[in-house]
Parts: sequence; C-alpha cells; structure tokens
Amino acid sequence: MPRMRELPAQTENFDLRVEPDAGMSKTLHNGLEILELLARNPHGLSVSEIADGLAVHRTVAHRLVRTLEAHRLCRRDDHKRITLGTGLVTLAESVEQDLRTLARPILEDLADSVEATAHLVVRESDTTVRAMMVIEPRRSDVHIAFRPGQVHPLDRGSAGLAILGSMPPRPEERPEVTRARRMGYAVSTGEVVSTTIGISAAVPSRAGGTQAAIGVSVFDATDEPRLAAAVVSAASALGELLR
Amino acid sequence: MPRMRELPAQTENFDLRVEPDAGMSKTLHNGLEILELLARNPHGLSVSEIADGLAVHRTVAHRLVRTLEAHRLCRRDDHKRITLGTGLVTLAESVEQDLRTLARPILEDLADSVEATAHLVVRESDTTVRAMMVIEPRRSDVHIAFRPGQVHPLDRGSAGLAILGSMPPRPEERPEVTRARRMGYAVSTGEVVSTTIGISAAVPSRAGGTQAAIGVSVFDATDEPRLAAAVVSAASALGELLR
DNA sequence: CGTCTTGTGTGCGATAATCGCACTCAGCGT
DNA sequence: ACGCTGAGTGCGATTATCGCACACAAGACG
Repeated sequence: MPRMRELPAQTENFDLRVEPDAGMSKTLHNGLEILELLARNPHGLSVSEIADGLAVHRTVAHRLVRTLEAHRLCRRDDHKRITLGTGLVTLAESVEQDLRTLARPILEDLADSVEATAHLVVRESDTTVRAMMVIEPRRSDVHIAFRPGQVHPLDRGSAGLAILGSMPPRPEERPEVTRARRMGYAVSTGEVVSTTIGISAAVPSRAGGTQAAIGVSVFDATDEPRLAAAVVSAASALGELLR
Repeated sequence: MPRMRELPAQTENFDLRVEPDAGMSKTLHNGLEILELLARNPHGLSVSEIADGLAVHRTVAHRLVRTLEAHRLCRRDDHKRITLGTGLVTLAESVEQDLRTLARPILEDLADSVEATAHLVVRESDTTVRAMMVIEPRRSDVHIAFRPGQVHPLDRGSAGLAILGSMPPRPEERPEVTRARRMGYAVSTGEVVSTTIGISAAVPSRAGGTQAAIGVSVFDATDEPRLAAAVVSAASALGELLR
C-alpha cells in the first residue's frame, strides 16, 4: 500500500527543543534545560558535562544544579554524577490528575477487552500531542509497548487525527481527518510506531477543557469495526465522566 | 472534584518545603516554587495568585510562567488559569528509569499473588524516602490505593525501616529496624496510612546505587509469613536484575 | 609513593539579567 | 456605557548572576 513515507527519523526524534526566545527568564530557562538534558542522558552527567551541554560557565551550572538538588529534581549518585530526581514523580503526578484518574479504569478495561495496548493522549499545543498514559493488556503474550511522555505532531498518528476530527473542518486538513470526523474514530498506520496501527477516538470535552483522545495500538486491523467500537465506547464513557 | 484530603496529620503535611538557602539561584528557585505551588492547587491559579503565593511582583511571576510554559511545564487553560503541563510527564518518565522498568513486572506479580497493593519506594535523602511506583492487584474487590510521589520520613513506614535494616546497625535505631535486619523484612502499622499495615523488604543494591524497598499494603497481617515471603522474594528478584 | 591531571567547590567584583513602576489592554459585572 | 479587576508590556534602577582566580579532592601514572 502507498503508505511508505513514514519511517524512523520522522517520528523518533521529535524533540521539542525550546530556544531562548525573548521575554523568557534566562536563568530559569537554563535550569529547565538542565532537566531536559538529564532526561536525554539517563546514566547521568557531571557538572562539567552539563555546563558544556548548556554552553555556560561551569560555576553557573554548578549553582543551578545545587538549586535543582535542593528541590529534589536532581540527585548526585555515588560519584558526582547527576541524574533526575524523585521530586519530578510527585510533580508529574498532579498533571491532569482528574483526567488520568478517571481514564485509568477505562483504559484498563479497554486494553483487556481487545487485548491490545491502550493509550490516553492529550493535545499540548497548536501542533502537538503528548501521550499521557499507556496501559498494556493483562494477559496477552505479545503486545505493543511504548512509553508515555512522547510528543507527536498533531496531524500524525491516530490520536491527533481523532482530535482534529472532533473540531470544525478546515479546508487544508488531511483526508484522514475528514474521514475521522465522519466515522467517529481515526486510523493511522506506522505514523507513530512503524508497522503498527493506531485506532483512536476523541474524548468529548467541555469547551476550554483539555482535548484528549483514547485509542489502541495493534499489529493488524482485520477486525477494525470491533476495535473501533470498543475505542469509541471508551472515549464516550470518559467524556461522560468529565461532564 | 475528588481531591484526596487524607487522614492523619502525621503523614499528611510532611511537605519538604525548600527555603531560599544561600548558594541557590533565586530565579530558578522561584520558578521551581511555582511548580510546587501548582502541584498543591490542581485546579489552577492565576498569575496574580501565583505572585502572591511566592511573594514576588506580578510581572516577575508572569515572566517565570511564560518561561515554564515555553518548556511545557505549565499550561494556560480556557481562561488564563495556569496548571501543570504535560512536559513533566516526560521528565518524570526518565527518573530511575532502569529501576522502575525492571521493577514493574515484579511488582505486578507480587500484587497479584498476594492480592494486595504493591509499592516501590526509594531513599531520597538522609531522612526521607519517596514512593516511586504503586501497583494495584488486578482482580481484587477491595484493596488499598495511594498515590506515588509521597514523601515519608526514613524511620516511618515499613519501606524506610527495611532500608535502614539493610544497613549497618546504629545504636539509637528503632527496635523495628533491628528486627527488620534480623528477619529480612520490616512491618509497620498505621505509620503511612492509618489502620493499614505495610510489609517491605530492602532491594539488595550495589554500593552507591539507589537504595530501594519493595513491599505491600494490607488491612490485616494474619498470614504475615506468607506475605513476607512473597515480598522478600520479589525484592531479591529485583536485586538480581540490578546486579 | 609522589606527582600530575582532571574535575569539583568557593569568594568576590564587574556586568548583565532581573525587578518592579507606570502604563495599556481586555474581559466582566453592575 | 461605565468602572473595575486582572493580564500583558517597555524601560530604567537595582540586584542577582556570571565567570575569573583560587583551593581542594580523587584517580592515573610513572
């Protein structure tokens, strides 16, 4: 099928790197850059390496690290290597807390009923979505696993397409979006994880509320109708809870 | 919405509040304080409320919020209310990634085999531990649920006691620690969540590695031996993987 | 065993980022 | 329509930050 244009680089390294735009606090920006730098280096960095990575003086990096450390956002392991700290888990726990708390049981039921990995994705900007939860089925020999936190373009992947399809039509939208609007769910192939298929439906949300989509990832979509029905049902169930 | 206002003062208000000590970057400190402030107010705050909360000028808070927003650590909902942003989920995903990836299947097996909520707790400082993962059993009508991210004193709760018990004896240690060292696991009652019982075992770790404990939370410990055996087995299994 | 190398931690003055005033703008209620 | 509350912006005085110079610790190597 003519869907060959999507492959690794396109989806893999979609890193929203923030550039020091005007009107930003330079010091805070540098501190946050340290966190992102550490996230890219799970095995830790030294103060000097951090300073190099940010292109700042070592003593500046040192001061910032000390500050992050005091807030438990950094940690220094056995020998001076710096890694992300446990305080981030606490902060992240509060992100979209209502939405995720309500979504968890629904995602678990969905994952189990179709024996595929289920996800909750939220819109993050005009052009991007971010995966917030990934629930794997309980007893399935083989299933797709990917990590939450990943960012994708809004117009790539079933979740983003579903969200676009839940909004007023726009002239230049992809045909998949138009189809999603008509069907009530979106399908994409290999746009997020190559060779896998995503099926998502938008979660009905109040005006101004967070836009979100629920979906599943499967290897083949031979019974697309059944999968889509389960996904649509889960999304509307979550929408009811949010009402 | 259901905001978890919990039980005893003993555990509830154990908030590691960071004070502007010397040698810290004031600007970065203020930015991080905003994140913590937002975590305490899940329904969002206005810029002015944030400025009041930090005791800084409104324009200062405004600049910091803009910076956090650019990094997706903040978000402005429908009408100017500010909440924590999805970028935190991505950052938190990298925290102790190895440990948690290896621990998840072990915790799931543990939770299912004893039909109780299982947890992974790591040492965070000289005096505190933080819950990193909480896995609930799959098919159990009633079980204990609590959120990861919580901080507790090292000498309170079975996990901290187990960690202390895995270290050289100290003269002034609690008798529970001595007992934990002898038995290979620790038991505490009502120290983290009142009226519930925790049973934890330290995860054997390399020198310099993160100190951690695995355990379960139950309502009664009539079959403590069986529970303890499962917990100890899970902890040593994780220790093997970390070797 | 001493020395050299590499990288961390600290004090302090010049500098540049931040702070906060004054002002404008947008939304809302009366 | 009007006033009011709170958000956002430009710009000069101030203050926190930056980065040099130095001291210190730990591992490498002869």
